[in-house]
Amino acid sequence: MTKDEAIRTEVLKAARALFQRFGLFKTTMEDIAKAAGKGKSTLYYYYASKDEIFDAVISEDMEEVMTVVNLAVEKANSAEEKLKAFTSHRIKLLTQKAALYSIVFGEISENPNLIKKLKKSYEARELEGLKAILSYGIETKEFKKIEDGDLDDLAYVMLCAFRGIEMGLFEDNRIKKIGDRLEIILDLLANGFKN
Amino acid sequence: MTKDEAIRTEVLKAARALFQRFGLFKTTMEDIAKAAGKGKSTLYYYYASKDEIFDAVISEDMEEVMTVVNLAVEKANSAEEKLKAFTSHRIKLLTQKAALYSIVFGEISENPNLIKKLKKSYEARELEGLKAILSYGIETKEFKKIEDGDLDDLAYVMLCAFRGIEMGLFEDNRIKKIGDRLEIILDLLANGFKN
Amino acid sequence: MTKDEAIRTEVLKAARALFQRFGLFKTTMEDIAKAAGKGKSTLYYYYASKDEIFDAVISEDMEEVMTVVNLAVEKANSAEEKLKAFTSHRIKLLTQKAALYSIVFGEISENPNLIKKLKKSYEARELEGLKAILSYGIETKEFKKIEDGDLDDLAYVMLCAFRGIEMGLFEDNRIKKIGDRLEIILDLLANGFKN
Amino acid sequence: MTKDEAIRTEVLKAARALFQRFGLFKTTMEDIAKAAGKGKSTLYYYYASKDEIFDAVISEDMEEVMTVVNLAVEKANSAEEKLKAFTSHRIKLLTQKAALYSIVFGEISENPNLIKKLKKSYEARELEGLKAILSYGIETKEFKKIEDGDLDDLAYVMLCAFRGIEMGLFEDNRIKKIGDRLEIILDLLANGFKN
DNA sequence: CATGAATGAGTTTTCATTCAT
DNA sequence: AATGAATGAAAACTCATTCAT
Repeated sequence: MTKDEAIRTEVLKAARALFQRFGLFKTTMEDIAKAAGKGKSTLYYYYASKDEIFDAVISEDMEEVMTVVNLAVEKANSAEEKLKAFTSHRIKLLTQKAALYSIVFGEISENPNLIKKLKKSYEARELEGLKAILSYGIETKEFKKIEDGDLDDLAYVMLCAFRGIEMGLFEDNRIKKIGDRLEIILDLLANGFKN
Repeated sequence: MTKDEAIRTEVLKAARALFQRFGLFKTTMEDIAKAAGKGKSTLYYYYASKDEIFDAVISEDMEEVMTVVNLAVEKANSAEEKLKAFTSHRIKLLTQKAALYSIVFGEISENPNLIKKLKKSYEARELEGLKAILSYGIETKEFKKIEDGDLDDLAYVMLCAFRGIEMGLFEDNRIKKIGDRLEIILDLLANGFKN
Repeated sequence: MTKDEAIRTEVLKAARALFQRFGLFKTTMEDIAKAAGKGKSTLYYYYASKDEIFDAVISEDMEEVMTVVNLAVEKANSAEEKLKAFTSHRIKLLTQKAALYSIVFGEISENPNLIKKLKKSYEARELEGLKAILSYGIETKEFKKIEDGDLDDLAYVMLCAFRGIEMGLFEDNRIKKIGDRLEIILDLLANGFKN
Repeated sequence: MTKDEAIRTEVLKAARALFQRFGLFKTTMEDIAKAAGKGKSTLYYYYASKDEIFDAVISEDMEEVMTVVNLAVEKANSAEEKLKAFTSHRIKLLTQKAALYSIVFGEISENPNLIKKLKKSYEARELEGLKAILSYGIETKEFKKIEDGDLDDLAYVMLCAFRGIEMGLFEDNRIKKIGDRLEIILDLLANGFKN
């Protein structure tokens, strides 16, 4: 790693921690600079703007989550296991990389275009993954047959639901409490509530 | 309605529209004042701070949603119908009152205490409603038996999931596309994916 | 004059003095605020930006110069007298309102569009005035006949020349030295046009 | 040419292009460094400051213009021809070396002392040249007799006028339109001086 | 020789809030 | 009861310049 890259990484690390705690708006360049042990203007030597830093933080987290989740999904054998792997790994990772929460989730309705694009592209890739799992499950007859048109919507709805749940888990200290019992909940979702 | 109340209502109406479009941070007191046709400092005659205005907007929306949803739930007969009433009415209302989305959902992790409290209290009431539905369903044997300890968590997880879905629907133009087919999706969730 | 207008005038007055001495770039909002005895942010209550202040200063000066010069030109009887009135009054006024120099003249090649437009419109009006004088002189046979196509160019060249001279007079202390003998010089230049 | 000199020349070339387009203020050291294909701090190895670079650029242009113009003036036979040579060559050259315009002309009222001195010395030499032409014309009886005291002022005024015209020609696309008809215009102006 | 790295001191701008009237 | 006027504090961003290597 070049020195340049090393510093960029340091800056990102500092920024990540702050974004996680305070969000995009309430984190100032000053904050990041101090946390990184650099002068404020030094940040601008490495990144063109605050947005670009946020962008970089998110992108990094995004890639890591995608990689790990995909790997876990591949390893799983049945569709149900894949689905569980998908959700449980996402949660485990996102729990640590809560910065993602702000993009994957709310906060950013009114925000920089740059970031909106990021979100879209991330979402698209996630949807692909999820649809693949569902399709696979339908093929193997594990899952109920779903109309092709509905599959897109279902995947989207599920992704949204997962996000919502993940957000919920970040807040409070429910993470630990629920994190463990996730299995039970996933079972319920898979099998439905009805008797 | 006294004149004082009338003005407070006007201010709230203007603020609501702006919060919905631009969020808490990007909406300035200036914006609100202009939209309300008042002087900026006049706002301070009626509300102590920007936060308090946001607070008031959210509270109003909150109450309305709660009232309407609860009514619909009561009217429904079976637990499944109640659940569907809960979700579908929430979505219908929140679609119009998108300001709520920002508090019920993201954006505000880093935010004013005042608002955090609001969120908590709203959430608590929603949870009660949801748990009541689930309990009712279990009693009537419509729903599977769930451990009492798990019931809390399940309700919470479900609420989060709903929120996530609702957020997703706000974005894009998916609202219409999916809004109609919501039934199908709710069925799936109720019955599970497994064959 | 409303209080608002009074303050706007004060701000402009302070700004004008600074722009004249230090130019657009080297004059800061801080400078203007201090000179006006206001807080820096107060300026933004009255003017949206630094550019807008500069704009206002220039516009005011512009109008005044135009008005006075036009009046003097009208009063003069012969074309030659009109031409002399045009130049000598311009110089006299611009000597006091040197802020104009920066727009009428250089400094602003690379500048805000707002200001470029101002310059263009000012220039256009000046050109009209000058062309009117020349046309009048040609009609009355005072001046040599000039092709219509050339008239535009000649007026433009003359205007440029006047500007150049005006700029030159601002610098140094030549103003006084030359100002008086301006007549002689104008005579010399004018002879070229006379029949 | 030593390597050192070669690089200094490269830097100047890059800087010249930028100063011409964007002026002194809007051209940053960063810009120059990039354009020269060097590191920003490298510039400081060769030049002590931004001002010094600007200084060097102007000086070079200045010398060239002076040399060429003087040569053309010498070659011309009559005073009128000399005057025309003076103006037309200046314009031709300055058209290409527009950087000069910013010093010879406006922009720089508020500027570095270094540069003000440059301007003065350049101006002094130009004035000498112009006065020489005028004196020569008076001697040869081509031009009207002028009081010695007035000669200085006339030369100065003429120089200023030329500058103004030159500035005007740079702007717009008038250069071509007028550049050609310059003869006509010079004739008109010259008639004032001719006996 | 050359420069990557770093920054201090500024710059414009924003905005919630205050207060005299 | 209402607001015009004012602002402090902070924000993002700029840039000429320095310096260790």
